[in-house]
Amino acid sequence: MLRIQGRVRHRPDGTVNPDLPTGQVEVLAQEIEILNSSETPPFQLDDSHVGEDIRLRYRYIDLRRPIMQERLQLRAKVTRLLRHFLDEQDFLDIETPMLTKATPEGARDYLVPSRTHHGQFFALPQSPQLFKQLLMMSGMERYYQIVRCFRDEDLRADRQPEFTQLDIEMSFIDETVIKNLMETMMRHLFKEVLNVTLPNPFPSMSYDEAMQRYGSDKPDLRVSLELTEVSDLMAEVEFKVFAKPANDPEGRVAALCVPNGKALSRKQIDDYTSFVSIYGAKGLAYIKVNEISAGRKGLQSPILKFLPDDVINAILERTQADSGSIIFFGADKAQVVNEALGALRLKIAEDLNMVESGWKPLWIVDYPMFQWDDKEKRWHSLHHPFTAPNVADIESDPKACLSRAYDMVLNGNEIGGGSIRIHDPEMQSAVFRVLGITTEEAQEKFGFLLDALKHGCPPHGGIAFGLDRLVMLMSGASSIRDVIAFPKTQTASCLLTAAPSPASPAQLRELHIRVRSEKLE
RNA sequence: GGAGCAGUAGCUCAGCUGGUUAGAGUACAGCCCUGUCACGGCUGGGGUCGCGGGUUCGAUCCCCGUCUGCUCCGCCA
Repeated sequence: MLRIQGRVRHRPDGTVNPDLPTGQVEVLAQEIEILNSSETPPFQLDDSHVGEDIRLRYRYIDLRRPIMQERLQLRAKVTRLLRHFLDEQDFLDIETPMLTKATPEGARDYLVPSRTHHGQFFALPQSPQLFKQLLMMSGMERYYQIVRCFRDEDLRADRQPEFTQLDIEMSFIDETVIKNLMETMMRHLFKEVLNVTLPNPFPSMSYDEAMQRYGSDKPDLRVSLELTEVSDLMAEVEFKVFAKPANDPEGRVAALCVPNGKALSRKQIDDYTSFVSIYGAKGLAYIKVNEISAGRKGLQSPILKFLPDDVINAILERTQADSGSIIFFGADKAQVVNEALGALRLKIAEDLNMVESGWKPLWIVDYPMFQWDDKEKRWHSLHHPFTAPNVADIESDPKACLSRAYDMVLNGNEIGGGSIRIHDPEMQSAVFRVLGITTEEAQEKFGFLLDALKHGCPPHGGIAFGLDRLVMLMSGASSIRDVIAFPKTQTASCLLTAAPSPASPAQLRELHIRVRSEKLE
């Protein structure tokens, strides 16, 4: 590291280099000071193919690279604009505790042992959800916070154990008010940061429609491929693989027609078959359309012999297949079909270069309030247990009940999720009952919320955005690790600091903790 | 908890059907050149082939286990 004092001057004739940003000038040094020397760096800064483990081990050097500087600058610009926007709209930035109470529902908590309370633990917040609701009860009508959240679950390219959320809550509002405001905020953000004009308004789609058409509750609208419902056509066919799920109320038979997909090789189709098996699909039937006008003779498929002419014609018509198309089929429980074909849709679009460029935001609404967990034999909240239902009676038919939740989806990523909350203590108790949380348990875990609701709670609702994901998308990074200064690896360790690490016996004694050896587990 | 890919020089990688001296580029060090800017030329040092075990006359290569990184499923209300 050098400090050079001198005179900037034009380069002499013949030494100008137009390929360099500074190729016109040079510095005539008058004084040079060595501020600090450096060891040979572990990797070269101009090498863009360095392994991520090396980059993370020497993150302070990795962050010197221009691409990383730009990403963190973009992140700062995003948070600055979001804060500015919300400040202008009279939102109040309020901090909530990091040391708080464990929650029974939801993700695994990070626990922090209490020194002053023998055998008791704090939890790090999975989100400030309940605190922001309490703030609404306190009359803080508009709240926001850019806040760290913690979830002790396994990591992904877009999931870190600690991540940052833009958390927002408002009183005396309904879905329309907050969704409109959040759209305005996002349009402003994209205009200012990327000079991108997002649609006005954002399209909105029901959860049900999204699952039907895209097999996903976060559809990527840059891909025009859609699933086609064919359950009704398959109810009578002899092919049991199709007929059984077609007649199962929980089942589904759907088709995915890929124009120009006929060129796919046997090997590629086999690869797709094993790809969908990841999601539980037992196979991947297909029909290649060689010549649409030739009827059955123009088709090529192992399952053709099981399907009568009228069914085949109906499939071709409904999927709008043409010569050169390939039609894939999923037949199983609806959940398996949706996940398998939904993922296949994106995979094929990527492989065949069918992803449009640009930005496609949308809202997903009308979520089911509850989902039946067959393993645990109980209802789960699809969103969270503080989400308001859109009906007064949720207990007679939980399955049919929709919630007042809304998710913002951008290019196939869930970037924000929120809802109108429950502000009536009786309704909150009813939700706990459906979820199988006893009165005693509800009182123990959420008593403070139920008590607060009794003291006059305004109708309220809010939303939380995944800031890391948003910045990842805006910067074109493929992992949120690339927009976080010091991220963790997939096993949730920090290669830079070598955290986590064992605690000293003295620390453990102070916390009343004894570590069991792994053999005893 | 599960599936897949990867692990060889500081870094990025190659290494054939298992064969005796494990290579390249780059980086690094020394020397030469001195209007160069991805400089150039010469020379040189640098390896626990992730780790442990097995098969074999012989293992970087095959097998088993294990650790680490990445992608994904489960999980993430």
